[in-house]
Amino acid sequence: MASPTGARGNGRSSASRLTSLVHPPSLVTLAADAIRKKILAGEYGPGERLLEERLTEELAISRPPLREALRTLENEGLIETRQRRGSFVSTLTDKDVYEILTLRSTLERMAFELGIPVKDPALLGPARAALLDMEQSAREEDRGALVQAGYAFHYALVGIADHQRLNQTYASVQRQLLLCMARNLIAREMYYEDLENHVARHRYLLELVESGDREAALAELAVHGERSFEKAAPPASEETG
Amino acid sequence: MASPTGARGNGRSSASRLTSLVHPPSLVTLAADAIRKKILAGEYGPGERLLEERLTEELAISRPPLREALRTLENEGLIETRQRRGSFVSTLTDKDVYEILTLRSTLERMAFELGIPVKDPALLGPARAALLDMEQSAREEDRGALVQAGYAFHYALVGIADHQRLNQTYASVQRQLLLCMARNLIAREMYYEDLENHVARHRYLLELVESGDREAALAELAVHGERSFEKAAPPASEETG
DNA sequence: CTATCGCATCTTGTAGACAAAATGCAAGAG
DNA sequence: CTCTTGCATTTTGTCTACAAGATGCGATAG
Repeated sequence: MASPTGARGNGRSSASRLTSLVHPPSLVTLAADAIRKKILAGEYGPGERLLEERLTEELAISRPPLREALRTLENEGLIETRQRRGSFVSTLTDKDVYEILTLRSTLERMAFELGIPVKDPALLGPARAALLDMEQSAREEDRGALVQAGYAFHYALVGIADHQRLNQTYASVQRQLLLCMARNLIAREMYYEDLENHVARHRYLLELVESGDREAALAELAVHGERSFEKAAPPASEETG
Repeated sequence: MASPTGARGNGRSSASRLTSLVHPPSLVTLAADAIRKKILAGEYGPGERLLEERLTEELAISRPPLREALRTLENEGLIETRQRRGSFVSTLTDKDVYEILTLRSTLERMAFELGIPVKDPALLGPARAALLDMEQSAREEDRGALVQAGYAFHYALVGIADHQRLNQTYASVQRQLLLCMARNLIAREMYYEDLENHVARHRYLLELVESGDREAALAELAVHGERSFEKAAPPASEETG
């Protein structure tokens, strides 16, 4: 710490969006990003206990910033913290998956209802960029990258509403959806679908959005997410832990 | 601080919902509740800087739990934290109000779409109880209590969907709406509306929900919240800070 | 008189240490 | 042999202290 070599600033690799343009990201942000990544990568299994001491030595930070990071992840729904018991990676039940999928669908519809017709053409930029990523991933037959680009595409689509809280809520839901996928809790038929067809559906959706036909876009969105839904268990009034 | 007079266990007065049945609430929870209450009560004004040291002496706790509480409030949208600058009470722009109201509307519609017809009659209990509270408040002409009961009623209505994430998100939005009200950012005509009429509208809405007629309930919900909306500025593509 | 630079103060970010509570195991009684 | 009870260990909750960065004021030069 005494060395002025800036050992603090090691983690400028995947720093958060805009925070790090001038500021070195705080250890809290760094820790939250790192733990979130590990959870979504499946490195920490469902229900696994997250020992603070272990995490501190893994991340080479001390407990206060770690605890703040855990508090953030708790609010994101990725971990659950029980009094005097510690933090655990969230275990998702069928009902949780149902909740995540229904909430996602509602938020996407909301974005379309508020954002179509698109007021500022610049709002479409991210979606177009994400679609390009999808097309390239499809050409390279990189299914992992395709899935990732698909998520970015959906997030960008929600962005057309120019609605910060919607964006934030949607991002949170999407993270939990990634948690589902890490657990193989969702039928990932997209993985085995024809890649070109997959991209084509997204391209068509974007074209409808661009056309300004709100109802048509909403209709396509409904069938767009349908396959994910039919695999998800309906409420069933049970909480299969 | 050196005095062992048990200054630790003072705040067992208004502990959180279920946490405190056996567990003494953590200082983090206590601090978050206390600060949230003060913010919503208007004690801390918009944009006001929240000095950690000052808060620690006000709440008689030390900085680590306070910082965790602030992190929670940040995720709730009640405060904003800037790197190395500290925490500030959120300043709501017209666009923020628009976002809060539209999101609230969407979430309520979602609750109706998923929750009507009501599957388990017990889910209606809280709404009925809240309506009774509203009726009593109206009889006593206690407008403050009526408003509060109205919020509880809406929250209970959302509860019919039996959707944890929806409940949680809605609660967060509702808190921000309370922040709007504390700032007089929303036309509170409900305050000056005929009390009986106000309660009657809510009673009618609940009756429609109970009847199982989803479309009718949704239609009534649309006009129910309409008055709040017409006062809220449309996006206007400006961010009046 | 005004603008700019430098310093002092304040505030946040982080670290390490102590106390309290929960868990698991072991020992003893039934 | 099984259940209960007590203790030791582990882990969380909290506190105090130190370091780094930001803000505001004052002094100085133009």
